[in-house]
Amino acid sequence: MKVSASKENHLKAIFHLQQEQGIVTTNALAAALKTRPASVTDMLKKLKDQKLLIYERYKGFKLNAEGKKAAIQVIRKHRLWEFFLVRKLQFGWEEVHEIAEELEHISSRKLVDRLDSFLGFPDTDPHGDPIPDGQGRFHTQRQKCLCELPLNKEVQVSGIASQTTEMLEVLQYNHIQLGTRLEVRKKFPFDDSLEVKVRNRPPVTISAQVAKNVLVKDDEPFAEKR
Amino acid sequence: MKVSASKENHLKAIFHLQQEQGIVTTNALAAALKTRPASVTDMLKKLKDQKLLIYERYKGFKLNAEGKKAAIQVIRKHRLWEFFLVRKLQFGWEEVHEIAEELEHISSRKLVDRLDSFLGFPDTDPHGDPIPDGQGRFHTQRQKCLCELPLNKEVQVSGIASQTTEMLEVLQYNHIQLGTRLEVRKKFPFDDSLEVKVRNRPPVTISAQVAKNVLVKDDEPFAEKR
DNA sequence: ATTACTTTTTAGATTTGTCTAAATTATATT
DNA sequence: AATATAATTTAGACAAATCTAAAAAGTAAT
Ligand SMILES: [Mn+2]
Ligand SMILES: [Mn+2]
Ligand SMILES: [Mn+2]
Ligand SMILES: [Mn+2]
Repeated sequence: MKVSASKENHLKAIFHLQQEQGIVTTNALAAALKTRPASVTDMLKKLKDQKLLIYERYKGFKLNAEGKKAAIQVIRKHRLWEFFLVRKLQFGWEEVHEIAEELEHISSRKLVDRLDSFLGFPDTDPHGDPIPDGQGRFHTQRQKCLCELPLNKEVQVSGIASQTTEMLEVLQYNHIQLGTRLEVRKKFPFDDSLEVKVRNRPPVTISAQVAKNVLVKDDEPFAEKR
Repeated sequence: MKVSASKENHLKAIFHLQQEQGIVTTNALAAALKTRPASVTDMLKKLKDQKLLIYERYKGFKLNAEGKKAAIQVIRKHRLWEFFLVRKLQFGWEEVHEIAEELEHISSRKLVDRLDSFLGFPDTDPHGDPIPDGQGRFHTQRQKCLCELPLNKEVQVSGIASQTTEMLEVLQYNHIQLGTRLEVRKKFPFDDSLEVKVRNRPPVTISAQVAKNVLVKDDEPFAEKR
């Protein structure tokens, strides 16, 4: 049974939504996919027929084991392509999502596995999200946001939660990017802004809003594997 | 105006057909695309509406300048991806066509150009076909088939016209592959078979049928550009 | 010029994925 | 419990791409 691009998009979105809530609702999915609730209902019937999810009308739905497996494969493809685009083709991390949204639907399994190998089996995509391996396993995200970090502990930036051009601008200005090593020196309770010391640079101050979107990890997220 | 994957496939097939005949027929296109004549007629109307081809009913058709440009971009994508698959992901040249048939429909122009650059601006795909550059220019095929080659001139294999598994088997057996340097030592007029000397190997004999499908060039078709 | 054959087009259906508007079911409020 | 509101589903429509079967146009042969 074939899974079309649209079905793959649905599976992926359902998977992400059910990470947070256990059960997914029609409206939430429609919003996530920028489609209409009626369209979602239509698709749900098809996915149910293909035995990829558990669904009873008016009662919400969630992926079954089979559906989860399929969703993870799409996510794997998406993130591997993003990694490829940034690492090999010199794209910026803010411009790869859209392209990967197309590339993730190329069907050859062999292609994905070869790509994975070519890239050196990376485990984190350019946004800091984990890349599932060939069996669908991936390390659970142990990223924290900058705002919930203890003082004076050096960490490495491993992801950016929301990457708008404006956000990027601030980070660029403060010399913060993926892989940057830094530590939090001070917290200002008044506005929750932080003094951040980037290694080899003078300290800078960033707002709570920005801090909330900077994700960090203890160990290297982006080790070169050439 | 968007050009769907199916439209791109049609454009590409028309382009190839009109290389040989100036004008293309409905049946020929249907055969090339493994679709039905009625479906071709349907698509022709759409392509005409999008001003990509010249078409009068019952009178055949051909691409206009606009259509040719679009077709060449698809061919460019197809061949660049094939090159990528063989060179970077270690695929065999006989298995890349199908995958490239999907990859060629990824729309980002920037992606194609970056890929081109990443690959070192190759000008020949793994089957010996020329890869159009960013402006749609490509060297006209100056490949010859082995059978029309002068004696004792060393050349390099630059393409295989028809690559079936059976054909591959013969070539593999005789240590002939893309890039192999060889020369024709003798021609047997009786059956037009050839004695071929592959560099650093004892001479072998190949049939006229095989020779007809081995394309060669004088200069390096596959120079490493790292 | 008729007739016979081939090629191409039209007419009408089908599948997939989407939509709007209306109906239904669930949930919340009095 | 009755009613209002929100969420979800159904009904019916549409666009894209394909198909089969039948009609129309072109070509060739007597
Ligand atoms: Mn997608
Ligand atoms: Mn990502
Ligand atoms: Mn294709
Ligand atoms: Mn090729």
